[in-house]
Order: sequence, then C-alpha cells, then structure tokens
Amino acid sequence: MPDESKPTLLVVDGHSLAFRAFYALPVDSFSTSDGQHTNAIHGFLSMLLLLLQNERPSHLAVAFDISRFSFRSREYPEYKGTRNETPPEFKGQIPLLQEALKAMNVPTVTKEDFEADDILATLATQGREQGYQVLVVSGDRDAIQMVNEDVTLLYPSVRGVSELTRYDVAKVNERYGVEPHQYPEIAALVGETSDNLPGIDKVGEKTAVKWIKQYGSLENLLEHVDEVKGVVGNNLREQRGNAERNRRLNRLLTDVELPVAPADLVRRPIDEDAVRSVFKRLEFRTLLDRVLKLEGGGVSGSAPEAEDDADAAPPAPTPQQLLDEELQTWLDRMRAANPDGLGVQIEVQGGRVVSIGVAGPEETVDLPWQQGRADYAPLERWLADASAPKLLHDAKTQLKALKGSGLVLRGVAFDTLLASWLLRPSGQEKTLAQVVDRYLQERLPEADPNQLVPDVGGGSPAPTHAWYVLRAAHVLKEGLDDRTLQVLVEIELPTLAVLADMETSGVAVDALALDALNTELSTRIAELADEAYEIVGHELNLGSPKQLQEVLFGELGMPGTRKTKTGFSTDADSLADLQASHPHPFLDVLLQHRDASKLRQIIETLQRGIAEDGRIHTTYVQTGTTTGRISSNDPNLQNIPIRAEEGKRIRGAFIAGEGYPTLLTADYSQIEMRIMAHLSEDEGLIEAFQSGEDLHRFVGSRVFGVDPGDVTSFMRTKVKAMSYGLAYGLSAFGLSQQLRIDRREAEDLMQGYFERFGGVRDYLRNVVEEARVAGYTETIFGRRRPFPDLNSPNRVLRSNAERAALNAPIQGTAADIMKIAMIGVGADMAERELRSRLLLQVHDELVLEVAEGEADDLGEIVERRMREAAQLRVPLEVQVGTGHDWDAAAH
DNA sequence: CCACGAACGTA
DNA sequence: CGTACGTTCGTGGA
Repeated sequence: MPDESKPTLLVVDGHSLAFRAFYALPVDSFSTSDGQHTNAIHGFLSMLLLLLQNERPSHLAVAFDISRFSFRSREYPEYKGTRNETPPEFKGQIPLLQEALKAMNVPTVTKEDFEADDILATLATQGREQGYQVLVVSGDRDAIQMVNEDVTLLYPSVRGVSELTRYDVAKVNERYGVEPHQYPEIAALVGETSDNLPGIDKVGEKTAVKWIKQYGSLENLLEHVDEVKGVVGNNLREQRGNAERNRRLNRLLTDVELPVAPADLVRRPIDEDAVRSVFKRLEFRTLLDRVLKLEGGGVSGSAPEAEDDADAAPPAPTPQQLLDEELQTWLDRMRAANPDGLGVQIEVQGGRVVSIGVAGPEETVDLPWQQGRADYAPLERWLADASAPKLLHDAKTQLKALKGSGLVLRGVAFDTLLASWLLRPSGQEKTLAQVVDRYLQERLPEADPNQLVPDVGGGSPAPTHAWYVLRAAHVLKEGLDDRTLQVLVEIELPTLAVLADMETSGVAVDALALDALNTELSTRIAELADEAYEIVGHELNLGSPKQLQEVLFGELGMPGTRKTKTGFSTDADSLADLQASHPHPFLDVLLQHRDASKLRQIIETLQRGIAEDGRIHTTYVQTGTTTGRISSNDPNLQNIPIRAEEGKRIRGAFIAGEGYPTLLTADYSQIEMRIMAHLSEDEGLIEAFQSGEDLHRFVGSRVFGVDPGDVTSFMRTKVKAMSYGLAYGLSAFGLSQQLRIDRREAEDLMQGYFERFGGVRDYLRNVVEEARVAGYTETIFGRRRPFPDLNSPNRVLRSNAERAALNAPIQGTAADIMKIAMIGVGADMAERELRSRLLLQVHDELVLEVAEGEADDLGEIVERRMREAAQLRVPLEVQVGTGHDWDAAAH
C-alpha cells in the first residue's frame, strides 16, 4: 500500500522510455518543419506529464545512459552486442529531450560507465532508506528486481508509453510467480536475446520459475545441480556458466556514487521562457499548453507543503462602500498604517471609469464612480496627492482613463506590470491575472459575465484586484535587487507618466496629403501590376511569395535563392541578387510594385488610425521589449518611412496641430556607438568622438591607413556597416552579405578594424563572458536582462543568446538615456509651464509640438536634457530641428 | 477562424 | 551566419 504521508520520488529511465516512444509513435507525424524528428521526445514528455499529473511526485529525476558501453560490456564484450546501431533519427532526439527537461527544471542524472538502470536502482535504494515512496519508470525488465514494499515499477505496455503497468510486489508475484528479488535469477536462466545473453537451452520461464521455487535461489539450485533431471538438467550442468554470468550482469548496482541525493531532486518550477523557447523549436503546441497548465495549476509547487500554502491563501476582504467623512477617516487610517502605499485598481467600461477600488492588506473599499459627486471628494484628493503612495498594475492605462474622467492620479509608487517586466523582460506576464499566478501562485478571481455567480461577488472586481495588486507588489518588491528597484523608481515610473501624456496628446496628420498620396500610389500599383502580368504572360498575385516562386524559379527558370521554410526566398535582397545574375524586366517591376504597395499599406494603416480629433494616438508599450526600449502600436509610429523619397512624403504628412506653429525634432547622433566607446573604453573610438571628426571618416582613416580627407565614400560605407554591425554580433559572413563583397575581404576588413580598435573586440568578448557567468547583462543604469541560453548545449540557441547579450547593454543603455531625457524634458516643461508637448519617441529621436513663442526655450531644454541625460567618456551629441512637418523638422 | 511565416518599415 | 520591434498579407490547418 502506498503510504500517503511519505514524499514520492519518481525516477525514470530516459533512454529506454524515449526508445519505446520512438517505436510507438509514427516518425512522420512528429517532426518539425525543418525536418527534426521529435516523436521520441513527444512521447516521452507526454508520458512524463501524465505521470506528474497522476502521481504528483514531490521529487523527480530522469537518468540517461552516457553510451552503450559500461562496466558490463567491459566484463563481457558481447553484452548487447547483437543490437543494431541506434537509428540516427532516434539518437538526435536525446540531446533535445535533455534540453527540454532542463527547461522544465527536471534533473537528469548520468554516470560514466554505468547504465541508467543502475542509477535508478541506487536512487531507489537511497530513497527507500530515506523514507520515500519510490516510483521507478523503466522499459527494462531487469528493473523488476528493484520492486519492494516502498518501490513500485511502472513498466510500459506493448501498446505505447502512455500506458504503464504498475508492478508492486503482489503484481510481480502474480505475473511471474516469484518474489521481485528472484526475478533476475529467472532471467539469468532464461537468458536475454536482446542483450545477447544466452541462457540455458530449452529453459523457458516456466522451468526457471519451477526451479527457483523448488530450490529457493539460483545459488542453491546450482549447488544441487546434480539432482536436476532430464535434458534440461544436462543443459544446466553444461551451461551453468551462462546463468552465472547472466546473473552477474543483470544485477543492478545500488551503490553507484552519484552527484545527487534524493533530497536534491525536489521538484522545481519550470523555466517558462526556456520551456516556451524549446517547445517552440520542437513545434510542440499542445504539449506546451499541458506543461504551462501543470505549472499554473500549482501542481509543480516544489514540495507538498507549498501546495498546502497555496490552498490556504487568504480570501480577499469584502469590499466596503464608504462616503464623505467615513471615506476620509478610512483613507487616513489606512495611510498611516501602510506607509508603503495602498493598492489601487479602477474598472473601466466603454472608456469611462465606473469603479475605483482601494486596498490595504486587510480591508478594501469600492467606489462606484460618477463624475461630480461631492461625497467622493476625499478619494479625489487622495488620488491627486503625490505624497500618498499608490501601487497599481499598468498605471499608464489607468492614469489615462482617470484623466479621461477628470481625475488626477499622482504618487504612483509601484507598478506590478513594470516590476514583473524588469524582473523578467522576456517573460509573458502582462495581465494582473498572470502576475498574480506567477508571483502569488494564486488565481485572480475574475468577473465572468457568463457566470451567474461571479467569483468576486456582486460588486466591481476593482477592490479585490487592488488587493491582489498590493500583495503581488510586496512579493515583487522582495524579488527586485537594489539596482533594478532603482531603475523602476527613477526611470520607469516617471516615464510612465510622460508616455501617458504623449499618448493622450497624439500627433496631428494632414489627412488630405495622405489621401492624395494613397491615390497616387494606387494608380502606380495598378500600372505596375499590369506591366508585370504583361511580362509574365498571365495574372498573378504579386503579394504571394508562393506564386512568385512558381513564376521566378519555375516559368522564368531563375536559379534558386536563399532557402526559407517554404521554398526559395523572394525578398528584396534575393531579388537584387537575381537581377545582378539574371537580369529580367519582371524583377524590376516587381520590386517597384513591392515598394509602392508597402507605402500604400502604411498610409492606409495611418488613415485608419486617425481619431476624431484629427490626430493619431499611438499606444506605447513600456514593457514591449527585452532590452528596455519602448515599443509603439495601434498604429506603430516608430517605423514610419524615412529612407526613400516617397517615404519622406509620409513623414511630411505628420504636422504641427492647430495652435502650434511648428514641430521640433531632436535626435541623438550615433548614440549606440558612443555607448560602445564608453563601455569598451577603447582609446581610438573615444578619440574619434572627441575629435569632432565625422565618425565613419575617422574610423575609415584608421582602418585603411589614409588621411581622413582621403577616405572615399566606398571606404566610409564599409566602415559604417561594420561599426553598426559590431553591436549586433555581426560575423564576417554577414558583413560580406551586406556589403556584397567576398568573405575574404570581409574578414580582412574586420581584422583591420579590430587591430585599430582592439578595445571594442575585448569588450564584446567580455560582455558575453560576464553574462555567461552572471546569467544576465546589465546597462550602466542597472537594467538587467537574463540570458539562460548562454550555457545551452544547443549551438544555434547559444549563438543567438551571445549576439543578443552583446547588444543588450548597448541598446538598453541607449534606451535608459532616452527615458531619462524624456523625464527631464517633461519636468522642465512643467516647471516652466510651457504649453509645448512631447508627441513621439522613436528610440533615439523625440518629436515635440511647439507652442507659440516657446521654440527657443524648448529647443534649449530638449537639447540640454538629452545631452546631459548621462555622463559618458564621450560627449552625447544632439541634433535639433524645427519645421511645420516631421520631414521638414528633421534637419 | 487562428497561427505562422515571409516580407519590410524603423532605430 | 546582425540586435530590437509591429503590421500586413498569404497560407494552411482546425
């Protein structure tokens, strides 16, 4: 009988189970789009998840063989000698399986010279001695010998790996007629063909069981071998050596020295990012859901106690409804008792605030909101009081909603959305429910309109959610190191308010200009399409890569280009390559058609985005990137064309609005290279920026060994591409591709660069090495980004992580600097009571709307705040321009 | 209907 | 085989 009070240790023979899965599942139905077979991985993980769900082990490990050789094959070289070579389709899956297990935080155990079953037997023995219930999962019959009162074997059925037969002592008795410890003696007599271990001729299971029952043990049988009658008796006397050898070899070791003990195998929460990444690569969608669900359900709570804790989570307080003096008294009391702040959450319906919830640790209040009610005055005052700290989730959205309802919110002291992002910038937690799930391991009660009795009771969910925000904030704050907390408080929280204002302001556009441009482009697109059909001889969808492939590589007989998952690439670079090697009028028309279509598409997106006030209000996502940058959407105003001439006309449609004579743009010049100079402390690069010479000209003169005046535009282009590429982890191959030069030349170029700017190379190397050890990178302001993949055994994964790690501190520091500048600009404008306002941020550029008479002041403020946002080893240079539209202002 | 990849705009 | 994004379109499976 399983003892419920004991912890359960689950140990799995990874190799044998994966191998079973390999043969149980069709290879064809389980492979990724790039051809990697995954059936064994899928089958194994599916089985494992089932086990975790059904058995709920508190401790867990998977053992693997290191090779097919072990002390057994040394003792008896023929051991397992008849086995066919492992199919390569299977072999390749094992490292991927191990990677998946690592991401799931499932320990894997291996030991040179021993088989997985020896590891299992050792863990089972130790586990039993230390008071665990042990579950052994193995596809090897020798594992039966491990079974006893505390150890149960789960053995896969012939039908597949997900159906496991439970062998406890009774079941072994029933199935084989002997005690579990006697089973290997039976096996020794019978022999094991698959291991190339011949037994005694003519002796099968029945005879063997009869003998062992009669004599009690193999040893005793062999002592009385003369008594055994018949042909089989003769065989036994002649071949007893086989049985003795088999018995030696099938005896599992229970005292292998292992790097882990059962207590180390306590279940740990999965690394969600890593799991997502690995499963995405394996293209396991349903399995991913199952893993995350398992995780979210709290099942993986490392120890049974943790689960109990989660179950015992305190229920949310019942919201009170207070007014006037009562409300004031309550707020005063809560404020005094909770100097770190109170949780706040508003409920919005149809763009209007309908309810405001405020939460202390043990009490909450709910205020159904109606504008202009005097009895809520204490709340309005408290919300607007900057000295009264408030904790929110996604304060920016709420700040905007409150403003829309005529309320002022100040004193945002914590934001659980921003904090969880700073902690895990690659994480997926965006909603309050997700944050509560991850950091409190609780389910956020939600008002489900389809539910007759909502979890949160009859009222608004706001106060209950505010209470969860408060509690999540405490956990998050504990999890933040000092530097990250500083980034939150000094950069992110002030930035949120600036962004809210920018979104509310929006940017004016010249709708008529967009219409005209749209019409013009539409005509051109139609003409180009007709021209293309004429050339090809039939109509086709020029926007369909598939149809283009048919035409280009089929009908026109062009040579294949770069391969994509769906065939040959038809992107602009590939088409340009084709044009060079196989000139064809279709290519040119196609490229022009693409350009025009793209522009029209952008214009139409913008047109759709124009609000009632004639302005476009983008949404900035402060948690939108892993590096610290902000992103922009609905519509994205950070990718408005600028390069092509036509693109400039789109920028020209962004204009200063009614009552504002001009726009002002200000951008950092080469901020990332300046940060690189600062971080690398490379003397040459620092000198380049201090000299005042054009950067690429200066670098070019050093790399090519000529005077700055003699740097040709050709040289400058190459050096410029290199400088920018370096911060992205560019390789010689990549450089050669971009510059369309051969690899050799690219290598020479890079070598020349590093000879003159060695500090840069050293820095880039160091930053990755340090991240490998620390597990994260850091900007100069302390923003961290974890990089678990830097130690991945998977080369592709590791290289990707390395390039991202070398870029993160550079891009991230630039983002920090820009945010600091924006905060400063906002503060100065408020202090000087300017009417001008920030409208757009495009990573290294700001766009402002300038009020009448404020141009000079504003230009000075923006220039200084941007330039002084950080003190680097090189100066920060800012270019400011004004004009009636965005294009005109950009000079 | 949704998810995904290709393609392409920006810094 | 260059980082970080968002949007659109076509496609193919559910």
